[in-house]
Amino acid sequence: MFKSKTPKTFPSNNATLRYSSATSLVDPTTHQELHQHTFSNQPNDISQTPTSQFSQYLDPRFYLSQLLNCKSLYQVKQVHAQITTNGLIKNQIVANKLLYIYSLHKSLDYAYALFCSLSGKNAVSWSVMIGGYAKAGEFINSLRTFREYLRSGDKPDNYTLPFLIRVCRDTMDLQMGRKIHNVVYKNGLQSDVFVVAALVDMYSKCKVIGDAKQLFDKMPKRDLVTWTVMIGACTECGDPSEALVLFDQMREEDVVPDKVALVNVVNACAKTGAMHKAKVLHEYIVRNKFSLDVILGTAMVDMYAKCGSVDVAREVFDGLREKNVITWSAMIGAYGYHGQGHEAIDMFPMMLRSGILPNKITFVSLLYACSHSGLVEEGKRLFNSMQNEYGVKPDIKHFTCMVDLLGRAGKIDESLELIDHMAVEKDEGLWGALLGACRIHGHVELAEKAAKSLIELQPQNPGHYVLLSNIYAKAGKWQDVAKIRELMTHQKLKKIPGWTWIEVDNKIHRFSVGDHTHHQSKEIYEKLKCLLEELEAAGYVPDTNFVLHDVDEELKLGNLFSHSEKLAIAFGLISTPEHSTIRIMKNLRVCGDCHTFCKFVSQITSRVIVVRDANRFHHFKEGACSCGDYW
DNA sequence: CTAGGGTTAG
Repeated sequence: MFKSKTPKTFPSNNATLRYSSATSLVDPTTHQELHQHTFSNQPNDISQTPTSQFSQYLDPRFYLSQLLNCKSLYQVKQVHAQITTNGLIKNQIVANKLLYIYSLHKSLDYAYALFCSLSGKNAVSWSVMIGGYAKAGEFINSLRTFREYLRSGDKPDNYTLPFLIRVCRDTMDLQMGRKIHNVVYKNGLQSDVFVVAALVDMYSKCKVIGDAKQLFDKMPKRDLVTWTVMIGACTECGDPSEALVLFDQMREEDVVPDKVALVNVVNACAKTGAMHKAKVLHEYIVRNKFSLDVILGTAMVDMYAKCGSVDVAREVFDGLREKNVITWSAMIGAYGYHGQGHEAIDMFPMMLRSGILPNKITFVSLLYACSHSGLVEEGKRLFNSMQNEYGVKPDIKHFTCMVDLLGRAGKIDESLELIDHMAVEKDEGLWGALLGACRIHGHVELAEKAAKSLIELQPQNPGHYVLLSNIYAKAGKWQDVAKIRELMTHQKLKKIPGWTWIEVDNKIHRFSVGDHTHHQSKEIYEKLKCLLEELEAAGYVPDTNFVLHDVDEELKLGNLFSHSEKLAIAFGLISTPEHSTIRIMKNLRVCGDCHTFCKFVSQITSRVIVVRDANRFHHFKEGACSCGDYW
């Protein structure tokens, strides 16, 4: 029999072990009896049997591999039974492995029962238990077990702490996360790559990038995963450009990226919308012979679409060997926000034919595509079929798409009816969609109601006040306008700054309203001035009626001339080759006046202009926009 | 014998 200390060498088969006749030795992978006979019937034969035939049943290594091969809980329990009968449960390595395998099969109850029965628990046993609970989402049990662990007199280590940090991340419990961070310091683990990676990830999910970056910067040596979580954290917290910078720094330190790292970088690139960077990244991936698996491939499809080229996205999509529901949804979504509604809904039957079933996000993408292309009947049909034919229950997002779709088409009554009858909680997105419809079709009273609901839901969001004030302004209710403004100043609500950026010669040029910081500022304003004269000659009228934008700054009439979009386009015109496409990006929604402006520019300059705003893409060509002119 | 990072909407 084994001592509780793990022996370095395994006992030989002439140890005085007896096999019980009750033990059935079944190979869990094949369910085949390994031997027809039971050993206890022939105890005297053991010494005469060749060593190799029996040693495996006494060898812990045999059970370790048996456990790894288990395909079901049933099989695990069978091996467990063998281990118990053979007395190998006293072997800590075997016992811990068993514990671990139970947790892998999400059988935390069995794991815990085994855990309790173990006479000799070591740090690994505790870690496996704490981690098992954490991964299964049983956070309270995980924490409880950790406390018991501390009470048993042991110190938290670089195995247990990442699990706890994971609990904090998954529950978004920043307070607890900070406490554990303190424990990390007390135990001198602030440079452990596992601990730091977990902490950075936790902070980023809680949107406190500063703490994450500080921790990261102080590390003496960072490994690939630490870099990867930091890159992901930047993207998550709204600074994808920084994520791309980190990627370059990482490579400068000779850390070689793997697929997971690249997925994070591709995501960052998608967020920045920088087409040139996207191409360079793609080349890097091809040159280094990374195969495009479903995840990386999907990320790539998404990246090209969000960087402005739905066609290249489709090429990548077509080239993927494996596509899952996420890949298809990404492609459908891409067509949707590029205003190609028909292409989007055409993908749906193709997806079904390839044997992929839609999920709720697929339907969000489909309905979204319909609403942005005015495909009312198609949208209705899809909405009705999602529950009936595919068993996907509509949630608030789907209702919002429908309200948007119906509202844009002028069917406000139908929208309202849908809202009245929906059985899910209403959120700001829904009121926003209704408001959008009111804005297009001039329903002042309803718009007022929707805006008030918005403010009620999110009193801290300045955008809602601006909207309401604009509604009043349009209706000539100037006293109400003043009241809202006063309310805003009183509550010291911060305005959301709007900006537009454009990539020229691999460099990002950023503009805000009335911006004079660009080194070619003078030329830009001159160009804009000439342009406006030409545009006005062609019939463009600066649209002071469409003052319903999200940004307070840009409301001021005097600033209409120098909206960030216009500055970026003027710069694009003077700094890019004739006839080339101008791509600009805006962090908020492009306003109605700039929308009209773009149409005219595309007409008189024969340029294609692609605008990515917070919501979607607008492709301006020969005086028209792909968005169906929903302004 | 245990540990961290990956795809669609928002």
